[in-house]
Amino acid sequence: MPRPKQALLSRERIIAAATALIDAEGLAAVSTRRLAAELGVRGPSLYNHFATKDEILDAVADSIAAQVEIGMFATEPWQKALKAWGHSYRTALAAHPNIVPHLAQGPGRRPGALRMADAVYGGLVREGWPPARATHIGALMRYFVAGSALGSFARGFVEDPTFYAEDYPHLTQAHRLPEHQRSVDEGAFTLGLDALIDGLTLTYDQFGYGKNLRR
Amino acid sequence: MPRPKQALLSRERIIAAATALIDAEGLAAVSTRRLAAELGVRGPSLYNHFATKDEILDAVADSIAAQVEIGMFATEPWQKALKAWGHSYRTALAAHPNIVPHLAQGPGRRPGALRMADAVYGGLVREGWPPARATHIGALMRYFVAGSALGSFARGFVEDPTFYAEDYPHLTQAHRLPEHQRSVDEGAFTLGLDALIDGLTLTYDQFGYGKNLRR
DNA sequence: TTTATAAAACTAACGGCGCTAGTTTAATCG
DNA sequence: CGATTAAACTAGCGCCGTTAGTTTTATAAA
Repeated sequence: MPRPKQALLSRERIIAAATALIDAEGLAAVSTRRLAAELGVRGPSLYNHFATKDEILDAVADSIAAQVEIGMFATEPWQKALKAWGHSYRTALAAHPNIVPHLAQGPGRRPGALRMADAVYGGLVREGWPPARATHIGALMRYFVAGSALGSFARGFVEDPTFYAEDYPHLTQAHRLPEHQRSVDEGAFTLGLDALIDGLTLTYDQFGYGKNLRR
Repeated sequence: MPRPKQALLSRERIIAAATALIDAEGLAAVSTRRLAAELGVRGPSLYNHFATKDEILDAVADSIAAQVEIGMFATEPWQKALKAWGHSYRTALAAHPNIVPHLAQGPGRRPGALRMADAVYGGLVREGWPPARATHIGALMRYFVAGSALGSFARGFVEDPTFYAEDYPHLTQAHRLPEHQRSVDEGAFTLGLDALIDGLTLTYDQFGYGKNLRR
């Protein structure tokens, strides 16, 4: 088949199909031939739209980062903004855990990830955090969110109830974690995010970072 | 070459060579042929010692998890233990960031990771944390540590000083992050870990979890 | 309107991949 | 001592990312 009258592919269609395939079968299932087959074409046709397979994964990662809400940093106090952003960020990443290792390599030149970094840093500095600390907070939030989306804690344990008894005396109930996966992972994330913000508030108040703000 | 008088390979030698290769050139550089070449043999010989390439990666991951110190949970107050463990855990993982995505899939049946989970959970419960909360704390700590080791925050930014000016008004200094990589990443991790523990201490005190302990 | 160029699909093929089967020889067990 | 197991090997399967070159269509230039 030579060039068709209506293009079969577009960057958007490729990104959507790659995202679906990554979610359904993991990063390892994404080959150019397989992805092309999902789109009804042959493998090399993808190279008319992306230079490499890695560029496709970059585009998938950025389309996910672009879905994270960041407007709250322009309007809300930093604690409220950080909490809302953290939940939005985690929701976006946890919906696509298989791409997280790729996404966590940093923003690079991807506009979605860069707009997020810009909004977070700008919002924290506006609220009185020293620039170096604002950088640290942006970093540690990415650590926490990426780590929580990377792999479910609860699903990491074996479901065989007899497996732990002998060698791991405190893990006798660990086989029950997978069946409560969502509540364990969300409970852990919420506990951690709240603790982080409480702990940062102690520092913020202790050093009086908020005392020169007009509100 | 048929069976040699002295075996050329062992599980330990393979794990060591795989770790070195992963650290030096990344997960993608590890092919059975390449790894075998580093060991002076041909690819298929590895299958006399491991059933699949994935089992090799599992063994690498567990040898790293086994290096994390966990003795403090038997002797120290939970805050001090959590802080020391967090730093030891991060040190071990950050030395091998390329294997973190594999490691963060959970302990599975790997003894090193399971001993760690057992010690952490047991220590927290002994200090009065309710079992569900102890699980959450183990989980959120893994989130934070794995996320921090997964990808350097500071190295994720482009070094070109003109790149950010136009579109990202708050990131005008971001091009300087990579040159301060270690201090930024360690500063962010320490700030976050301290904040987490401070925040958890508020909860611990508020609910009086420590009030029935004999010390 | 004609002509030139660029775009988007294709086929064929290269070297590398994980892994299996079958072979050879040495070590070990009964 | 004979039988079995272990540890290296070679050959090869089907899949991988990517490149080169082909064909046809859409678009831009003259």
